[in-house]
Amino acid sequence: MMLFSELKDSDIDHILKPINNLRYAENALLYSQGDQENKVYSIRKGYIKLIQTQSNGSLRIVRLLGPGALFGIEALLDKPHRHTAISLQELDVCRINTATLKQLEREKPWLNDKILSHWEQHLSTADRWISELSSGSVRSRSLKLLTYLKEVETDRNGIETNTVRFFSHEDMASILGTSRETFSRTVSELKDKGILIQTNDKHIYQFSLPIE
Amino acid sequence: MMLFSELKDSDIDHILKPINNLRYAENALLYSQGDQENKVYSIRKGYIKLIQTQSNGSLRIVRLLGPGALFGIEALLDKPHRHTAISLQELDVCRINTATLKQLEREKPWLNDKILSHWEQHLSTADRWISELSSGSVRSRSLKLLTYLKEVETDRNGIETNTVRFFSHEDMASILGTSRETFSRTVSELKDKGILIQTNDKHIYQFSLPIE
DNA sequence: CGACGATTTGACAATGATCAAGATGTGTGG
DNA sequence: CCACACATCTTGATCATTGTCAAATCGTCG
Repeated sequence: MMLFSELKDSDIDHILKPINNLRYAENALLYSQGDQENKVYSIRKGYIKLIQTQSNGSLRIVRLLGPGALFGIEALLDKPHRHTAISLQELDVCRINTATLKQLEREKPWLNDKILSHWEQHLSTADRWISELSSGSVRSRSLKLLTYLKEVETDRNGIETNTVRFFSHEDMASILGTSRETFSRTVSELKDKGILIQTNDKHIYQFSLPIE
Repeated sequence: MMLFSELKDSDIDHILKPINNLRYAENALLYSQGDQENKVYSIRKGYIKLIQTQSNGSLRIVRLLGPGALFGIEALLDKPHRHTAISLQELDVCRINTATLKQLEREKPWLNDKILSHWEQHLSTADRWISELSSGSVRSRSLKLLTYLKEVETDRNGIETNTVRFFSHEDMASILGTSRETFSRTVSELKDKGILIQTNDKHIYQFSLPIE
């Protein structure tokens, strides 16, 4: 899915270069909800969260994105960003002006389909967020989240792992739309029942699922 | 947003015609999650719901779509349908084979952008579903849902109305991810407080919001 | 009218939020 | 390398919200 991996340098050389490779520290702000910057981002390394803020001030993480993901794509339709984007780790992204990307699209029509499938990827994830991570008890949602993170971990290193890397409880809770405390209790319960086993690296858990 | 409204008959005449205008009764099944039919739909009249079923059997309505909406678009990427689509009222849709639509896109490139903005529309609604309709107490979510339906009502007839048409409580509850009973109680509470007033048509409520 | 489905209400149990306190981890500077 | 300060996570206690089961009411349609 990496967007530009199939482009040769020669494909890009002639373009006036508003393509930047950027590195952000953990917890850096890439853009804020409402910003209109006409740039889209592609992740090379690291993870980010997309947060949506309501008028009353409450926050919710609506997406978690890792290597290969394309985000900020609403800019392609000249819309302001619908989310606030924040890095979860040291992050390398490639940032490109929408004008440039559109020019590239005209020259390489296959890029078009590629972007479309990123869009569909977002939509499919969003639907999953609704039906799996926002429906039912915190317990079942937590399990869904863990399997989701396991998948992420799995296709991150190609192999079927059986481990989950936790983000902060604060973030995990905000993904599920619950409180830190309730999430913590749920994890404790799963540990007690032997479904989760903490490894040396405190942020990594091992899974002994029969899932669900 | 109506997809084909700008096409003349002459634009379409030369095409082998796998475009159908279909009418469905209330509560009709258009397609089921998992079906692969390579067709997309555009709504002329009426509303539908998109439902996602989890492996454990639980259901959640993830989208509500009305006149002008384009749905089933995952078919454009040759994917099976991610949802089950069911009409909420008597429904008129236009159904078109993806092959045909792709051909039209090649001939009329502006169609491309139009489809893209439908995609973005879905994504934006999905994000709202997560942050507004799936976060917080049932009370606040219910209010968000009512304002959402008011908006729908409003741009349905162009005028700023102050009324909401209810779907069945079962459906409203499934939009919010709560139980019929809890939703019913919430509505009762809003009626008691004078925020909602039932009209002669029992399905239509009047709103005396300070929304917030 | 009568029957069926939808909605409302009640009672109770289960789940989750919140506030507070303690424990554990992490990073920094000495 | 240790010690302290700060952040994060855990746990407890309590209260509010929500789910569930059951019964009653309302509405609609034949």
